[in-house]
Amino acid sequence: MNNLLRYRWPMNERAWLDEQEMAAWQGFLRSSHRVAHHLEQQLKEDAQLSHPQYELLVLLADASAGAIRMTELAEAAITSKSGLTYQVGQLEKRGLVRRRSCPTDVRGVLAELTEQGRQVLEKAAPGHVAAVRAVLIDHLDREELEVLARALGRVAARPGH
Amino acid sequence: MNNLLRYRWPMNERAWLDEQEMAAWQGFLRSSHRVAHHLEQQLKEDAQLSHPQYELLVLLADASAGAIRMTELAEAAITSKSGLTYQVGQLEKRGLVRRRSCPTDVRGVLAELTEQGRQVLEKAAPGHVAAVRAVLIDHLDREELEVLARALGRVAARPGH
DNA sequence: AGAGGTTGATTCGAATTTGAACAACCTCCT
DNA sequence: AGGAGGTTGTTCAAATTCGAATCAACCTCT
Repeated sequence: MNNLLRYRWPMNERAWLDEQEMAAWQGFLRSSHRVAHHLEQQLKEDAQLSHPQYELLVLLADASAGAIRMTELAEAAITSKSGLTYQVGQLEKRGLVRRRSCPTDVRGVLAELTEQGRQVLEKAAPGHVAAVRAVLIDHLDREELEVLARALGRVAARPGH
Repeated sequence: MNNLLRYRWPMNERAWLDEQEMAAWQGFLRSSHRVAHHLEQQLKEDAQLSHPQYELLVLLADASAGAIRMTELAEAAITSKSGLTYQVGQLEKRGLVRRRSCPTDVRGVLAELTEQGRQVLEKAAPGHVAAVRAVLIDHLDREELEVLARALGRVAARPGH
């Protein structure tokens, strides 16, 4: 991965984080918590949605075919399959999402946005974007945005697992 | 990411995120999930600790006075007060943490690490650090580390709230 | 002293998350 | 055709989270 770093810092030093590494790690950890908390509050307040629920609506809205298989949805969101079953159930209760059976696989279930779900999402989106700006984007300049996109994109990509 | 929604609000650019902003946001969000999940697994596997529990042990170990008030601990960790009560209860059950009453305030409760708690933390720490490296630090070069530390430190700082 | 407001920590109930277990099904290989 | 082996989505119990309510103790001000 980073051979230069590995070379310059002997193995026993790698058991800890130097000052810069620690600062990056702490910043990452705390900013994650802060952002998550802020978005959770804003969405609950303004749209009666949890962040996981909002993300599900977005994924469904983006679905090119108009509907997605549950498993695919669970992977795109970050939750477990059972967690998805629960949340889709919640959204279905509120009429924002509909389940259909899959034509090609009797076991399969397709989830799709209802018209009402689309409306709720469209109404919630601007406030959500504003919250993302307020808590994250607006604190970063262009160079930082570029580095974050590149570096964290790499971290988010799944080389393993 | 969401072409439908982007298309619907092209007028006010601040109502949506441009490509770079979106890339940074998505990277941030997904890497957060990925890192959280990885650490949760590793700690559970290697030390039978959740990440919140590990963080509590670290905070207690760092406490200069050897003990911290519950409220102070709740603010330093990211959980609510009731969440802290629960987790300290769990750690106390396992003998890793002890509660003492506060000398200066009868209502107050001080939490401190037990000897066993210190040992568990010391045994768990190297594996945790390795996991942090594996999932985050090793994917970043020095310049990125520096930018992350600066930028995310700013985001994590609490100008409001 | 003591009324009124604040703070510290816990308890409680509701909501959510997870992994394991499960039944039904699909795929592929022979 | 016959399975072996993997997949799909749900259900279940257990663990965790949060906020509101609670209750005692504290502080301030007169």
